[in-house]
Amino acid sequence: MIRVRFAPSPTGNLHIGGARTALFNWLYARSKGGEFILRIEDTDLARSQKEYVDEILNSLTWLGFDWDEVYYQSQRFDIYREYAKKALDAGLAYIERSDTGKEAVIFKVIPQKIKISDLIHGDIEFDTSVIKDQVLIKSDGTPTYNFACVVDDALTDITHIVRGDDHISNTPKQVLLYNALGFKVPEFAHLPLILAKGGGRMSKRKGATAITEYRSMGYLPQALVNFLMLLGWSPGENREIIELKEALKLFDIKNVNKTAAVMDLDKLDWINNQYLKNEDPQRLTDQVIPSLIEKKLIDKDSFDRDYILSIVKLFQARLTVLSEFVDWADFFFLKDIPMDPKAEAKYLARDLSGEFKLFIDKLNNLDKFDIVNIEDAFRKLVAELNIESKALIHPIRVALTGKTVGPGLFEVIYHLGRERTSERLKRWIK
RNA sequence: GUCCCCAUCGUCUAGCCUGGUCUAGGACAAGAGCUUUUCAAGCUCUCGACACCGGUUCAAAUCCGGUUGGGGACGCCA
Repeated sequence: MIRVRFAPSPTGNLHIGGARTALFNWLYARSKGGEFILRIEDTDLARSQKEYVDEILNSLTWLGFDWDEVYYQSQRFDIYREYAKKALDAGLAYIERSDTGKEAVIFKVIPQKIKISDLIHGDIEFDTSVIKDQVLIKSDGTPTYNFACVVDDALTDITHIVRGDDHISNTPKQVLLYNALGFKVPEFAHLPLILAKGGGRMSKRKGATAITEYRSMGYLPQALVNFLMLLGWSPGENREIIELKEALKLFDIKNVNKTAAVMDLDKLDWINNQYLKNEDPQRLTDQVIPSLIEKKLIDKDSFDRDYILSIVKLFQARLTVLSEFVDWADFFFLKDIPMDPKAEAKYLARDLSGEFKLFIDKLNNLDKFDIVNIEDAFRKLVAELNIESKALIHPIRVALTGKTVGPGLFEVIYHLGRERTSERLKRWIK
């Protein structure tokens, strides 16, 4: 049984890099019928926070990952001390006393060659003579990362360690500990790192955006996962859009790249639009309602869900991120629409009172107020006036929406309704 | 500085393991066009890469060595 773990430290939010590591761990385990374990590395009591634990678990769930077990290192200090004592008793470690009288347990590193066979990189060899003796238990009694990590991985029967390339240099230190403590050394798979746009490590300043931020920006979890998946792995056959379920069938850790990848948000945008286009509009409606309420475009207690749904359908294919919706569709919900000054100057500077008046009359005379009839009425009008369609389409759009861009004009008119359409047009009749 | 990892279009990648089918394929971005009522979407086309040097070989993007470049690690952080 394959058992992998994702071991975040709750000293910050789950960000892109962590999510990708979690994704590959999850993919590897679940594609092989194995188990995915979560371990919260909260040994640094001062910096670890409960809110971050919650945030990390929420983000993982939002992305679609489930786990079988959770461990908290802060609850396992006794275990680490026990193993430190074993190392001490076996003469593998020694005690170092600081000036203040505090004691730390230090592991003796014996010079030797360590070879690991990485699932992604192949053989890697290290010479431990360049490694200093390693602290096992700090003078405050807490374990160090490498020590707690090895003890936990061994005791929780982790068979494969899938983590970032930045841990390669920790590997020989850990192998030394596995051997010293009599544990079986697991398999390793070091994933290529995700680099920031301009190159270099990701940081808060350079693209290490929290998953929750992508969520609030309006990215769909499936899109984000799809994007992350393509960073270092390819499903083959030139596939770009692939969901988790299908990736499960195709995933093989041996096909993961060795090369670090640079984040390209343009591609994320494209993928998100692909998912948005195919997403169930009902679900998008549910997601959009809270922000409509928040922006006071609809009233919390009395809104027409079906109407919102129809508007969502109108914008669905043109959205890059869902959060754009409230800005693009505001005119469907507001009484006083914000007017883009440039649009007004360009299309409504000329007096169109006559044209608008005639159009309102035509709309009022329609037996059936639907998109086909609206368009028909409009086409007849421009034919009668002997003008180009666009000479009137653009001004009408600006008058109705306050913007130069948006869905097709006749759909806009239909969804706005006869009343609001003529009302907004009348404002420009002198 | 020491150790380690990596190297195909601007970006993500296919191909590399098992040399010839590669005048190197796809996607994003960019540019052009079609459509047209704007913006998207869609469709068509264009631009664009095997880092460099040497070796092995009849033949190298693919194998080997070096150079250069990029990245990572060297904490009583994780």
